[in-house]
Amino acid sequence: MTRWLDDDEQRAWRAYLQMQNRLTAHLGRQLQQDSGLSLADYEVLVALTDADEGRLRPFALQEQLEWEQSRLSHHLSRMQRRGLVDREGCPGDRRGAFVVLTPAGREAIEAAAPGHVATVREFFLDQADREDLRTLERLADRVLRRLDADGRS
Amino acid sequence: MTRWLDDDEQRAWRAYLQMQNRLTAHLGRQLQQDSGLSLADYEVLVALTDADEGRLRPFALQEQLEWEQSRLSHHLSRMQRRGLVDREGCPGDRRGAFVVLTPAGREAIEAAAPGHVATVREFFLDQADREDLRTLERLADRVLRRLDADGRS
DNA sequence: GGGGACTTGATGATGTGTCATTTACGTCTG
DNA sequence: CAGACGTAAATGACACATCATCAAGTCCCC
Repeated sequence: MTRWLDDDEQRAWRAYLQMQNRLTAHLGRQLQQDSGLSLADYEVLVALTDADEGRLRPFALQEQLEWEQSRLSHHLSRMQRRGLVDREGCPGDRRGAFVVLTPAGREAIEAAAPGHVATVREFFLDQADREDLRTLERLADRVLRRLDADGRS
Repeated sequence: MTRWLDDDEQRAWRAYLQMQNRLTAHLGRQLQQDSGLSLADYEVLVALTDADEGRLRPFALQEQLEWEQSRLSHHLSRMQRRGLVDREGCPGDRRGAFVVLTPAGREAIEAAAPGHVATVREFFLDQADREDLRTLERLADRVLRRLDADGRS
C-alpha cells in the first residue's frame, strides 16, 4: 500500500524540483555565456585552484567532486583538449597521473568566478534569510547522512 | 569588487548543491534499476497519465515540463522507439501531433511509481518536518519568482 | 488571396554522463 | 617469486541535452 504524497508534501517537493531545475539551468547558462565554461568545468577548476600548485591526482579530484571516475576522465580529456588543464605522469606510482591547471585554466576560472558568485547571490542567497539558510543546511545534512547510511550498507 | 560568500553562506550553498547532486543521482539510479526508466521518462509518463486519455500535444507537454522543445522531441523519439509512447497526427492542425501513452507506457509508470514515491519519502521527506517543508517551499517560490522576473525582462 | 510573421515540430552536430570493460601497475600471500 | 587480488586511470558504446537550423502549417493584414 503506497503512501502517496499529501498536498503539503506534493507542493514542497515540486517547488524544490522546479527550483533545482531552473536555478541550475540559469546558473549554467550564465556561466557558459559569460565565460565559456560549464558548471562542471567550473567545479573542476575550483578544486584545482584550491589544491597545492594547481595539481591533483585524478582520484583525489574524484573524491572531492564526488564524480564517477569515468566521468572525470572523460571530462578531463575534453578540458585538456581545450587547454584548460594538462596531464602529467606521476613519479612514484606509474599507474597514476597528475592533473595540472594551465595558465589558461587559471585565467578562465579567475575571469568566471565573480560573475558566477554574483549570480548565485542574486538568484539564490538574496532570496533567503539567515534562518532559511540554516534550515536548508540542516535538511541537506540530514538527507546526506541518510544517503551515506544507505550506500554503506 | 566581488562580495564572496561568508562561511554561513558557503556552507549552506555547498550543502544544497551536494544534496541536489546526490539525491538526484540516487533517485535516478533507483528508478533505472527497479523499473528501467530514467527520471526524464518518469516525468513524461506522469504528465501523460494526468492528461485526458493519456494524450497531449507536444507543446503542451513542453510547457508543463518546462523542457526545451528540442529536448522533448528527441526524448519522445527515444521513448517511442522503446514503445512507451506513440505519436499520432492531429486533426484540425496539420502541423501538430499528439503524444499518446501506450499500454506498455501505462504499465511502466504504474509499476514504477510506488517505488519512486517510497524513495522520495525515505530519503527526502522523512528527513524534513512540516516546518522545514514550509520554509523550503517558500524559498523555492521566491527563487522561482526571481528567475521569472529575469526571464521576462 | 498573397506574402510576411509566427507556431509546431523534427533533425543533425556536438558536448556531456553512465556503464561495462580494459590496461597497467601495485601489493600481499603462499 | 608467482599468482591472485586490488587500485589508478583510460576507453568505447550508448543515452541524454543543447544549439542552430529547417520544414511545414497557420494567422493576419493589406
